[in-house]
Amino acid sequence: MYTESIENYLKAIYEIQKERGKVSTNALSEKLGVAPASVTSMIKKLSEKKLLTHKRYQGVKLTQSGQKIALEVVRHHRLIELYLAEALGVPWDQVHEEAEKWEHVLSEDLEDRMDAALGHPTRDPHGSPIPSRDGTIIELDSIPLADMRPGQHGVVAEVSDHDPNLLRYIGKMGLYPKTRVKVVSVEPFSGPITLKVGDASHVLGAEAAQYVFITDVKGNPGEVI
Amino acid sequence: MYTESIENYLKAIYEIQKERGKVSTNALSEKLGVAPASVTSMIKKLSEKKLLTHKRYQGVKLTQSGQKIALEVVRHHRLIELYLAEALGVPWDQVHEEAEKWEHVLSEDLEDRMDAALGHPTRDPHGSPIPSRDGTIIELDSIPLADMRPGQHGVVAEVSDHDPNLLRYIGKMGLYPKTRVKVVSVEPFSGPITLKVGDASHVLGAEAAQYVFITDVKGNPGEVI
DNA sequence: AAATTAATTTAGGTATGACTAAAATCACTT
DNA sequence: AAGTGATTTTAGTCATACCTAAATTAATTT
Repeated sequence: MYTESIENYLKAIYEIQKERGKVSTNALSEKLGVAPASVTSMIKKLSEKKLLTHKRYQGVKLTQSGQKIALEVVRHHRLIELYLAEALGVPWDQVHEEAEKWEHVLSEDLEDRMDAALGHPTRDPHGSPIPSRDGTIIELDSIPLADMRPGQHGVVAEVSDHDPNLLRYIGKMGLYPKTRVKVVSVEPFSGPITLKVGDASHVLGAEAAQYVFITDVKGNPGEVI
Repeated sequence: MYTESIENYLKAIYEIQKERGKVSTNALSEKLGVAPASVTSMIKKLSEKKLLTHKRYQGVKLTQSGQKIALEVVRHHRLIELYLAEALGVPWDQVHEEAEKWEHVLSEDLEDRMDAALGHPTRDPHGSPIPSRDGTIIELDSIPLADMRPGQHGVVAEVSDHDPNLLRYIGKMGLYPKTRVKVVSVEPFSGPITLKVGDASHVLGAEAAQYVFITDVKGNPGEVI
């Protein structure tokens, strides 16, 4: 078994790799809230353990075994998030923080029990895919709500869970995964977006719209006014 | 918040205090699986934090605040044990090990949610009392099954959870908390005990009988044959 | 091509919580 | 009262994972 710290590094690397492609020392430092120098020495250790490859000044890349462990941690994290939401009614803006602690102490046996209790789910409360036990993960292809044009509609696929305030804000207008949305108008200069969620109309700030991902986008794209 | 290590020491001290009265360095060393010297230095630290008092070569005693924390950890532990058994169907011989890890990462919020989901329970799966949030704990007074005489009957109050094998053994004859038992005969020289559990008859080894505690003991005590 | 700035690494330290080996103290026995 | 053995403490180390400050390398500007 690996230390909690190692698990956190691997997960962070996996997530940065997915979001931005390249994984730099600084990016890790920021994501993990530790000094860059600390990242460098941990990278050295993980590299010795063959969990990642590292080219000096060039960033890191997970090896097969590194990715396998990262995905196990991600699976734990997301299963726990869903379990907490479903079984214990924890609001979706709080599940992430709890899961950050639980993910490191979940045994395989309990993972299986939670998985079964939830009916082998594929998405966590924010819409992120839950990797299967063998490390398969199916990403929906989606675009940020911020990139949609007036007249287009689609379905919420995923919402970033990095900020509880954002989640509460988004939750207030019902933008949960699987919800249908239609873009009514978009203000220019990255202005707010007006949209329809069911019968209700909402105005969403441009920054928040960066963090809501929409799939199944259809409709004639109109002009940004 | 205190470290996991500190929480473990406080819980161990609490438990030894309850079982044997005096809490020696060696007893702690053995219970925690660390060297006696390590215990000595941790005692020094806990003493500085006013979580316990220590007389050199004489053992330790929890202070009020030390006991409060110990009982919080015990509450976490036992609530989790019960939750795992009830909500996820974890067998009673496995809940202890899982709870050892979970107890340190349970937030107060989740504690409340589990507590509510379980209907504010008072006993864990082994029959041990779950301290209330304010640190009240109600111990049943009970005697070891090993001390019962033929003809006596009573109700299983509690079973020691220190050994999964013991729990499986005891579980096989249905000696769960709240089960009625009647002692049929007792062999001399700490020999096996024959008992009735419901309609079934079982023979229990003397050592195991040390770890099963019976309450509400009644009936004419006969001779040990 | 040199200079500036940003990113990364090296060097040297710290706190935690373990360890071993040796010394001190206590509790008994004779 | 002295000696023996068990218990406890002291002293000195070690690994993990973090830190700051300084040095190095890379990338960008002039």
